Amino acid sequence: MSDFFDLEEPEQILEYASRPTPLPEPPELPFLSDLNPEQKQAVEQTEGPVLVLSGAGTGKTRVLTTRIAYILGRGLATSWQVLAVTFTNKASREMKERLEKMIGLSARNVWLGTFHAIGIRILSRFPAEAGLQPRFIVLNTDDQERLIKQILIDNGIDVKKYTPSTVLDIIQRWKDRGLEPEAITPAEDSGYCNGQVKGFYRIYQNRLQELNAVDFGDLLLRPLNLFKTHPEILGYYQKQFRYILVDEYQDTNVAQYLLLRLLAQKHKNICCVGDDDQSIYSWRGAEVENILKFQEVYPNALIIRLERNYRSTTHILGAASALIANNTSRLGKTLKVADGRDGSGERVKVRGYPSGKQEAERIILQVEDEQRRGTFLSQMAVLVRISSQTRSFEDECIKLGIPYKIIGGFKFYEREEIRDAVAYLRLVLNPNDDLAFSRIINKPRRGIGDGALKSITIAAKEHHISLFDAIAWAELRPSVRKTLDAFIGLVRTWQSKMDTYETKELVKHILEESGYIAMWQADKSLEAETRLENIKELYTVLDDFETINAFIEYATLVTDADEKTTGEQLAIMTLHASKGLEFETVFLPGWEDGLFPHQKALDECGEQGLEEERRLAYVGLTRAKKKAFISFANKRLVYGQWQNNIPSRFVEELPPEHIEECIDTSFEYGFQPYQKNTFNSYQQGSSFFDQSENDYFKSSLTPEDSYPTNIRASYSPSPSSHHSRRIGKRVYHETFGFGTVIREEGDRLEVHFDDVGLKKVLARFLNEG
DNA sequence: GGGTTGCCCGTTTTT
DNA sequence: CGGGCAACCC
Repeated sequence: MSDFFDLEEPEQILEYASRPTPLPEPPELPFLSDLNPEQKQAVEQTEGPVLVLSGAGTGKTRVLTTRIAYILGRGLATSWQVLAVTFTNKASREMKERLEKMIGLSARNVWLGTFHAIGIRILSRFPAEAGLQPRFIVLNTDDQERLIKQILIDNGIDVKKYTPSTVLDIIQRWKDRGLEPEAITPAEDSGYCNGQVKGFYRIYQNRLQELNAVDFGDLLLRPLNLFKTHPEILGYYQKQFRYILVDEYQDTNVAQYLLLRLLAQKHKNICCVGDDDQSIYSWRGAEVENILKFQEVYPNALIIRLERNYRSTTHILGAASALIANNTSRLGKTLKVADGRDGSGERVKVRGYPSGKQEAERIILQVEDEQRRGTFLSQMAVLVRISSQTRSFEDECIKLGIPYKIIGGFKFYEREEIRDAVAYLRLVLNPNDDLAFSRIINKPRRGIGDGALKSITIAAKEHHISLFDAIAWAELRPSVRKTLDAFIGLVRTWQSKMDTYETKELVKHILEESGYIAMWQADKSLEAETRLENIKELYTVLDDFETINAFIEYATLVTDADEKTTGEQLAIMTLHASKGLEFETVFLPGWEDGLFPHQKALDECGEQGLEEERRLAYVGLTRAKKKAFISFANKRLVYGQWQNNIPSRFVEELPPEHIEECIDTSFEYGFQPYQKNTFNSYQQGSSFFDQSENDYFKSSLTPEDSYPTNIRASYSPSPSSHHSRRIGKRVYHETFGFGTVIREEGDRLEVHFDDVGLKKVLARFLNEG
């Protein structure tokens, strides 16, 4: 029996040294005075299970952080006895920062992190008991897919017909529900690939075990099993966590629910904060039921509703509330403008446009207008349903020279070059990391093809050793052997430098000596240039890490490299990515049936799918503090083909008293006449299609304090726009003046302007200077 | 082993 | 329309 119970956690020792003396009675705790009665109750009701139903903009993060501060301030627990779980790294970082501001450094001892980070922490403490070796690997999505693909191919599956990502998805959904391969019933496994997925799941788990690896799902499943097989370890944590707090409870999956339930069993002081109306992640395993059934699971749970909204105006709240009221499966809340706030404001603008292109044009013009009226660009956002929609807005921004930022999309740590660099590091740290090995063995090209790799794999299987060690045993052509021996030598050299070199220096050496840098340098494409820049960026990031291990763990778990909110940029992102954010002005384009609600959601999930889409609309609308623009287009280019759409059914669900529309009644669509009853005739008899764009918008959208009417005409196309090499050229731009071309990406150029600095512009708006 | 062409398919995405 | 990938050719 291990003696871990006697071990004091390091933070525990620290804690006693810095433990604050319990503060006097509540009124004197400074941070409580700013709370409204419900928030205060949510903070002070520390004992027993509490569910805080927290509507959009009602101050839930504040409640969570204050609650922790309160618990610690009253001396109800010491900081390491508090567990606070969030969903994203971003959320946990924010919470940590806010908490530190409130209570100082002891905030660092709170168990605050994402479910997965907590999972790693537990598994790292008891690896053997959890069936792992110390320093196990956490796979990223990429590794997982390659593993699954190999398994499918080995089993003679046509990976075109049954894609690895779908199989992986099914397995992950099982893991989300806390199900191991044994627990999958044949009925549940009949949906795909002739009921063979369960088998693949088992093989996959065995492969992970062999590799001493876990995937994201295992970071929850393994702790669950650990607690099942080692009740004493469960008891240890149950005892430790006197208070448990959970953020975004509506997003928890079954595995997370089970984990929480186990951990909370002893003290039962669990406080979950969430909003069922903002549950938008069912497609990746989130279980709204968790929040809906809270009271059944924790019988004497207290439910507190936070309904005072500190974010939006009356009209925005009215529109959002009416919309979400169409959902049937919800606990029900009514958001109201918080007391003492100015609830007035403009109605939600609803706009119809002839085409998706014009919609984008008008919205970006409106952005410019709002900007001139004093709204900061960083306080505006375009929220789209699917990521491909971002493209047209991006183009318009480039056209008008508006700085923008696509949020989401390709994340730093998901980029090929960063993953490659991480793979090199993993291999140096642990040459037996077969996945890292196979990722980079021929990157840069070393002449190691399928043939060589196959014979190494065979040797590895035969001797039960890793690929790296199997090189010595494999049958290889002399030239290949020579290359590989040299490679082994390199890895050994890097390993010998591990202790003496700084992490950053080591990585530099590895990437240079391996020829990886040279590989991209040899590639003359613009893309390669970006990749090299990213590698430089990686060096900078590495300064923050003391050990390689710490870095690798971070790079695996943190997929959203700190979204730097640098400077004045318009945010463009999907509705999903917007959750938790807020802006003065929000644009919600593409409200068309089929796109939003998305056809696939309707087809695959029926009424439930529709309700989730509606929640998504609700999330989008409630991001807005002052102004919201909803729009739809009659036709848009989808996959290179024109598609006709009718306005989203969500548009009809918006109450007339909260919106201001600019759509004609005789809006027609193909053969189906579209009659919108709530719309008052704006220009009787004329068709939406027939109307010329300018007439149509003059009275509504075109800014009164007129901007040059035809912005695009004020630019003159450059005769030199077809030259391929433009970097370094002096250019002239109508608005920005003279500048020098820094980078080019197709016809988009990054130009450093003498007066206004870096901007992205389209080549055709430049003249040679 | 590496480069090229031509076909297929196409929500949302965190850890 | 455009990215990813597999078959195909050198």
